[in-house]
Amino acid sequence: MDKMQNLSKNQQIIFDLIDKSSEPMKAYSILHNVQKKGIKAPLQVYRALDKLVEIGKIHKIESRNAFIACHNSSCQVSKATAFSICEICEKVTEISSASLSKYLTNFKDKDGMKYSKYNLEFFGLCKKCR
Amino acid sequence: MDKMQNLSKNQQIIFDLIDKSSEPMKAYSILHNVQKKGIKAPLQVYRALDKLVEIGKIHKIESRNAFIACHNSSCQVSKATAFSICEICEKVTEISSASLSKYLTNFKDKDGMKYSKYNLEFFGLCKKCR
DNA sequence: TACATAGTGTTATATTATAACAATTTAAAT
DNA sequence: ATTTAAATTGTTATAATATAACACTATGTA
Repeated sequence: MDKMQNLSKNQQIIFDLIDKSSEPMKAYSILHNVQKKGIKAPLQVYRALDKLVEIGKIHKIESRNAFIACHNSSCQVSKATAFSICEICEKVTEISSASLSKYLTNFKDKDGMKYSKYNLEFFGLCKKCR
Repeated sequence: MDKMQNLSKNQQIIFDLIDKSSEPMKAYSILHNVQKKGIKAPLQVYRALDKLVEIGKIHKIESRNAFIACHNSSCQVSKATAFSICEICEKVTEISSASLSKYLTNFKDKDGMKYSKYNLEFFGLCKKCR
C-alpha cells in the first residue's frame, strides 16, 4: 500500500542509484555503477528492475530502454504513465496531469473497450533545446 | 507525400511481409522469413524497418520490439500513434480515434508546452481473451 | 556527364535481456 | 521455535535486439 515498503538489498541499491540520477538510466549503465557494491551480473540488475517497475518505484521508458524513478506520488503501480522526452538532450519528465490521466483511463475504443493500463510518450524539444 | 511512393527492393519485400502478417513481427522473425528472398543480414532488415517507420508505412510497438503495418490512412508519418495490446494473446490493434488524436495533439503540459509527436500504448484484454 | 543521395551487401560487434540451476534469506503460520 | 512457502540472491551461459564501419551499386537530377 505504501511506497515506503521495504526493498531488498539489491533493489534498494539500484533504486537509490536511479533515484539520484537526473537522467533515465540504462540497465548496463546501472550495472557498471553498482559493481562496487557487489552486484556483478546483468540478471541481478534486471531482477531488481523488474520488481521496482512492478511496484511502481520506477518506470521504464520504452522508447529508450531506460529507467527513471517515479516522482508521481499517486502512482502506486506503473499502470498509467506519461512522459515527455526531448529529442535533442534526451531529458525525460514524468507528466502528472489529472485531466490527461482521467481522459486516458476513461478512454473507450470504438468497440467500447476500456483499458486497465497505458503508457504514453510525448516527443518534442524541451525548454533548453528550443 | 503519397504513401504509394516507390519502395526499394528490400523495403518492399519487408513491407509486404509485415503487411500480410496478422501480428506484429519482430526483426529476426522478419529476417528468417525473407532469407529465401536474398536478405541475409540483420542490418538489411533494420535499415528497411527504419525507413518504413520514418515514412509511416509501419509502426514500432515499443513495448514489444515489434512492427506492424500502418492501417490508418491519415498517418503519413509515425508522429501520432496509439495502439491497444492484449496482455494475453498479444494481439495489437492500431487505434484511430479522432477525438483521442485531437486531445493528445493539443495536450499542453504544465509549462504550456505542446509536443510534435507521441506514442500511446494501451494494455488490457481483447474481446476473445476476456 | 557528373554529382549527390539513397540503397545494398558484408563482417564484426555492441547492447539489451532471459534461461536454468542452486543456495540463501525472509516472513508468516503453525 | 519450527516448518513451510515465497522471495531474493548468486552464477554461468546464452538468447534476442540493434548498430558500426567499410566498400560498392543504383537512382535521380542538374
